[in-house]
Amino acid sequence: MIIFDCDYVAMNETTTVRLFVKDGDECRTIYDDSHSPYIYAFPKVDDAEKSIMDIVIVNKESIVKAKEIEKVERKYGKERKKALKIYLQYPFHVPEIRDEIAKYADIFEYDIIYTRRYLMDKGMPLLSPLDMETETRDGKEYLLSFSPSKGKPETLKVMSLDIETYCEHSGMPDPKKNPIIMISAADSEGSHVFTWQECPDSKVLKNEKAMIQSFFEFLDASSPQIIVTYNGDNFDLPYILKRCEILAISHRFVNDMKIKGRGNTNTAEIPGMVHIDLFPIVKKTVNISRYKLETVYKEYMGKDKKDIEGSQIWRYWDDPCLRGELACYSREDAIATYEIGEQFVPLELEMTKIVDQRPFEVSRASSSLLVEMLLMKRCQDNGEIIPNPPQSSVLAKRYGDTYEGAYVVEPIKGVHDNIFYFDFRSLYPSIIIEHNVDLSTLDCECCKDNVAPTGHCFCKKTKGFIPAILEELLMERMRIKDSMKSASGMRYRSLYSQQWALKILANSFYGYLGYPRSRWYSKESAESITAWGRQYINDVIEQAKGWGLEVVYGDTDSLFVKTEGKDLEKANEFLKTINDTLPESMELEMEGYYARGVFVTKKKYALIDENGKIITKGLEVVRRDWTGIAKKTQRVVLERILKDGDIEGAIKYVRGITKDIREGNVPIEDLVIDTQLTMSLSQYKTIGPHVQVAKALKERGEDVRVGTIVSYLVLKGTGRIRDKAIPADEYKGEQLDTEYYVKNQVIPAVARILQPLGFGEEDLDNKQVPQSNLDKWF
DNA sequence: CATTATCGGGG
DNA sequence: GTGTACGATAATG
Repeated sequence: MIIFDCDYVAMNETTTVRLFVKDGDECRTIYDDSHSPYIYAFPKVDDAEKSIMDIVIVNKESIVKAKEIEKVERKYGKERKKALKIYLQYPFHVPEIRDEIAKYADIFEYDIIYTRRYLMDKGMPLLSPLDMETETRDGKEYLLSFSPSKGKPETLKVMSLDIETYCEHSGMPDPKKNPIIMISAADSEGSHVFTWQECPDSKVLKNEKAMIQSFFEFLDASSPQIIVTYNGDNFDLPYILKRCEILAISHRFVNDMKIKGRGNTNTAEIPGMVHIDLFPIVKKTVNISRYKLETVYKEYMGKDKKDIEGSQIWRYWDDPCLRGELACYSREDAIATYEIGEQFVPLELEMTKIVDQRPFEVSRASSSLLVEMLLMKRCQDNGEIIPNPPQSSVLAKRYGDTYEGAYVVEPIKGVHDNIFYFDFRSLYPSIIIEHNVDLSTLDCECCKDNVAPTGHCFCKKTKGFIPAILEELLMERMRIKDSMKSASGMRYRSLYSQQWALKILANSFYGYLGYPRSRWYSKESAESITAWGRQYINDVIEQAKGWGLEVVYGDTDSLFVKTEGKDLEKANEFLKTINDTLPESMELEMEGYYARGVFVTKKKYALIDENGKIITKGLEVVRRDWTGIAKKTQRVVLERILKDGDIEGAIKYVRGITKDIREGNVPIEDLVIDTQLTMSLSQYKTIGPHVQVAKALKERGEDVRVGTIVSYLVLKGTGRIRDKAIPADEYKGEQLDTEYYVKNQVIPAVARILQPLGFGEEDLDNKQVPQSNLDKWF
């Protein structure tokens, strides 16, 4: 059997952990009340212990919070000190008493989420086969002991989930008013659509309530351990919850669902079921133009699916002839979500096994937090106190810390052909290990032969905490890569995910050292790593020159070089030679070949591969609150540059568009600006154009509320933009503020690409005389 | 200049 | 819930 999740209940003076286990085809809950919350206190005044007793044993209301105070010795840094380990009844007692205790003692481990605390302390492995000994008390199964099992690994059942809602107005649907009209689900067996109006290829129920209940029955029968969604944290799950409240539907899926956070930072959690929202995972893992479900399915998976614009869904539902298409779209959403899950869930589960924390948390954690989960566990295993996170004053200071980054080469601005992209990422882990970079080794008195270009030295006498862990991770990765050579099928895929997870984790240590919220923050270490990195990379650059390769751009973890024609052979030879000269643990990798690229400034570039696929970095492309003409012009400019290598053509195109705007040759819908209201009208301190227009709409009797998308146009006139803005649907052919559209929309959208290349407003605006040396073209 | 507000994903 | 976002950009004041 395996544990795939856990939570806890605090009642009857005991904190009881619930372990959700899968045992063959059966899932059940095993309880454990053998562990209590606690914090550590290092006394700093004489009567500390007595004072603490007063706080925790009997507070003002004579409520007993502490179960026991144990005297222990713990390592903190290089010291070994006496500490009080204060066991408490419930996790929420910790924030209640910690500030009081802090007056008499230095407190530690006071902010560790209880389930994390439990898993670390018990050394409880998640998702690994276990044998468990249990006993039954009060009809519940309680854990006595567990041990690793040689049994077969369990496979978790995954189901995807997606809803469609009815919403006639602009903006997003409101669960208080707009019903769910379809629920789709997909798993390894197939896909299902639930709905409540006559519709082909669907299970048709009599109303919304019956539909949701029918879906829940299906969910119970199918009983997946993992639910995957696309943005389910912020949309589908909270929406289902709200509808169930309104429709008085009771089911464990919604009764126990917890929505945490607010706005677009929600998480939606269901006890005993692992909800994995794929949207944040895809966003942090792959670089694509946008992260809409359709885009991910196309650009990452290489597959097409039907798309219906959100604002049109209600029309498809109202029209019996179109309803089947809507069901098809909904089904495809669920299938796409499931298939994207097939790509990413295995990675998350491997990461779960490495850090031994809940998959729900692991799947939502940044890479820095994953590193921290691992370090906390290892720290504890070493018998050391876990360092506290920075307090807000320290944090503010750290956010202000700047250190010389890792820029290696400023980009050679402009368009370049035949670009090979080399990746240095594995260099940083190697530097950390090689130079023993760690807080515990920083600036010793003895090792003056291991000095970074920053002047900081790192002691080589004993292996540092972080280098030791990193070395283990990299060795494990090598072992797995080795096993992959003789593996195939499922086994190969599993190994692949394992080594991928290890790679992500290993590559995150450098970032973690410079991450302001880090418990093991070390600016000196981080800047020493980049400084050493620059040495190695500069050396590579020098060698590249010797090969006749031009380095177009280099940043923290990447290097772009240009060849004559597509000289793959030369690039590979170069790579091999470099890797022969680098220390064994360091490796330069070739990540890709691009037919053409445009480099604008550091961190801003765009590349096109041989299939015409464009990749951009730092050149944010499309935003809803840009006009259509600005988006379109930017897209065409990028295409002209990358597909045709034609900057002059791109500039001519922009000048043409500015002319079209002035002459009224741009369709009005391309000039409409859509902006969403995020507050009620009275709350605005500064009145932007969309707020002004929203007020006018309200005067007119329109339903204006939070979430409404206001569409407006800017008319000719003087003064602030808001004074010239009118609702788009009131436009009757008046003169538009063409200067606004040229100067505030189109030119800024392309200037972020063209300005750094030396083309200013005067080159891009047809009313002005080109100033650049390209004026001969006009 | 500083401050305030919006974008993303989802329908 | 022993915790919570962020980085970039545009308009107003």
